[in-house]
Amino acid sequence: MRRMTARPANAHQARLLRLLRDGGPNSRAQLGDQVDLSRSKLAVEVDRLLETGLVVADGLAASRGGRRSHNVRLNPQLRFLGVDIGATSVDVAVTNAELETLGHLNQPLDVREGPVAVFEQVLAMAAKLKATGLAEGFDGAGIGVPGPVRFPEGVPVAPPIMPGWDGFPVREALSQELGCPVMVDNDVNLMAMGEQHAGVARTVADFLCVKIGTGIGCGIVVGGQVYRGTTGSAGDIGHIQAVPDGRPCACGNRGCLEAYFSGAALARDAMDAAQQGLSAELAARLATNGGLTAVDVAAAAAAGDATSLDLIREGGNRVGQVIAGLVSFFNPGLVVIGGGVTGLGHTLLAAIRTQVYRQSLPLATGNLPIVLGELGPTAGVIGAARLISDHLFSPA
Amino acid sequence: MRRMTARPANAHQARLLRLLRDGGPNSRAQLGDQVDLSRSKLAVEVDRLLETGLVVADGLAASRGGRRSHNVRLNPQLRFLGVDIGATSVDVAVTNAELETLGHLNQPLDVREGPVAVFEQVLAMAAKLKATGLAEGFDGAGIGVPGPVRFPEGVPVAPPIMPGWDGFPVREALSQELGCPVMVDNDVNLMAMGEQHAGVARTVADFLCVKIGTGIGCGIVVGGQVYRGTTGSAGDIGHIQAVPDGRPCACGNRGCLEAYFSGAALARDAMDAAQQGLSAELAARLATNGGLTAVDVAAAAAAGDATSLDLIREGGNRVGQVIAGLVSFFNPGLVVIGGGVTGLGHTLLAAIRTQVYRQSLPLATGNLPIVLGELGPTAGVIGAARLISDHLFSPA
DNA sequence: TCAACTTTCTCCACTCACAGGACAAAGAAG
DNA sequence: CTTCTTTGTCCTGTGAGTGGAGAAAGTTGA
Repeated sequence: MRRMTARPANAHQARLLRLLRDGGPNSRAQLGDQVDLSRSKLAVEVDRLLETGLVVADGLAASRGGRRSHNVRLNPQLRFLGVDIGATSVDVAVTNAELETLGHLNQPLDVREGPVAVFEQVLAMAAKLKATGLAEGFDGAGIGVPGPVRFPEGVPVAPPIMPGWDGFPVREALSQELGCPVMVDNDVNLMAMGEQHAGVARTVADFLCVKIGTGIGCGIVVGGQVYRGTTGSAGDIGHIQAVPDGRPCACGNRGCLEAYFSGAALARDAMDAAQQGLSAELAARLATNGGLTAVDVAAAAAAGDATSLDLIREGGNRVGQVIAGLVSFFNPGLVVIGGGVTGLGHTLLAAIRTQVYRQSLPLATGNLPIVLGELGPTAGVIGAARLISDHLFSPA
Repeated sequence: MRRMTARPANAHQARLLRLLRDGGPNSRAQLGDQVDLSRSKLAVEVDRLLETGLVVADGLAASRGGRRSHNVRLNPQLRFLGVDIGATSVDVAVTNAELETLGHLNQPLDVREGPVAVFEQVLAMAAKLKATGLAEGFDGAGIGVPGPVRFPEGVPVAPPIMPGWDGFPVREALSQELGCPVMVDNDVNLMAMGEQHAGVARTVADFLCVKIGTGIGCGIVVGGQVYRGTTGSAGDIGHIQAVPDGRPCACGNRGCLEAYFSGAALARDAMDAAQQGLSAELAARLATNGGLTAVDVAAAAAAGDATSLDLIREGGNRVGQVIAGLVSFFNPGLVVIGGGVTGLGHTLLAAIRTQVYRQSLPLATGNLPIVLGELGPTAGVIGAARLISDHLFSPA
């Protein structure tokens, strides 16, 4: 099947494509209400989009008291591939142009095996999704990787947890393999974009999205746009010092936030507690599973295990302390907590909220919601699809 | 004298005005090189600007190998008023449209006396500057206040150190008094804009500007634009927790950065040291002056006083620790240190640098200059002038 | 069933922004 | 004094965009 080659010819068309992406099928009249163009000009641009095939007619809408409108929508055959590579697992999803997830796969993975092995797996997953008939090819792909990225080139730079990826031309390589445009970004930024598109952050211009998984990162959105920093490492809060001269961290420093709370740190602390006989619940799980993860701690906490609850609260306090500082500094309109450890749920959230509301200035916290992400593991892949659609739906 | 009523009629004119502001007199040809318009269109817009009086002819430039160019420049009679209200002093300056300082006054002041008393003083200072013949009136004024501001309305909100100002319609009131457009912003943001316009930050898109005076604040510039946050309190880093359960702070919390280092904290620590006999140098100054300020500590340090040097280093470490966190989070391209305590100079800077370079990730610090502000006390007033000029030099 | 009103969409003529070339003015270099 | 360069102006063609007229397709009420 011939894939999308067309791109919007001007800013108007780009605007229209994004409106159709975010608002679904729409009539010319409805589009006109949102776009500040005369009806005639708008009709011309819509017709041109129809010619390119990016947009197709979508039948008649119900009357609103007059002539029924002819709806248009984004071509329903367009397909985006969203890939969210984590430290220990990978999500791959297929979406349509409205960024609805049509198919989603998750597999365990060790990112340290390097880009070649990982992409082999990712491509196999994409092929599997294609084989189900969801897609005949992809019009674009967004890729999230767990480390800083030089965004314009789509190349990871000095990623601590995946050293083999440093400088690997992810964008170029995958674009070649998939035969479509590719954009690459930090996984945390993609999660923020996902929650912005379809989650809790739909109406907020400036917000923070804290992702707590194997590590900790923070997506920063300023004026509706992801802020990536000068070298692409903005939001790297895992190695902010939480405790002066504290625990040693894998990064070589001491007292980093990640050394105190993250999926990895929590698992280790739980293991210690179990072995020291502090928690029968955890010890039992350790005996049956042969190991402990954040999921075990969540389950134990849900079962009322005091030690697990303490671990979560203590970790939440640490993260909350750092977030409190960021809130004072950044004065966001919303803080989203997401990532693997959201399974820890409201115990974690309560601890974070307590710290932030106690430590930050009233003006910054007065009207500040701190909430869990809404999309769970799909946030990343939806964000990835949004990333590439933002790119494709902008003037060529 | 009739003051400027004209405003640029479109984005092109606004662009041209800003080019003339930032680049001084220019020929049509030179402007054309920067603005991506055809010569004809550009000539039309320049002519229109000449008609409005915002721009005037400025004679012939030297030949560059062909016909000599007719320079144009911003009307040299345009005058902006820059006001930087600090906690304990106020700066008032008059600039031309190119934001060159033509006259500058500084007076002590207690901001807690409230807006009415303060504005009386500010207006008297403005009148004094006018009386010297520098200006017959003002075409616009920028006002900086030491607290958060609801920017669109120009109204301080919940300012901790100037409670009497809460909700006072600064913009409206001063606009009435001065008879010209007025914009109001946080003093720290103005300092950042000043350093951006005429100081060390001229070429950087994303940077932080830490102002250490009576308190501590941080201007945040994203993509060349000041970021103010959701409620206008972005950059309020003085009450980030530097030490868990540390010293009590005036804000009611414990361990705030400001409790450890700021002009006020430094003066108090120096006093303690002098009274405990730890420093003969400081004790002598206390005896002669009857009190100590950051200036005394700076002088003592310059004279080699070990206690003073220690105080500065210790404070620098605290600030540096917080800045290190912000650098990890924000990944700026530059960090500017400014405000009253810049007199502490390189001892302070060295301490800050040590902390940041040690604690932040290499990717974020690798190419990160940390420097003192270049403009000193004029940064604020230049920033204020820039604020109002940005407003006036945008399409009506 | 018909008239009156709404909403949606299309067509057309007119305006204006803008580009780009021709050309004039003014100086430099040989 | 000729040629080349730079700068600025004039003019015309093009295409973007507006706004009105009117057709198409419905709803509503008498």
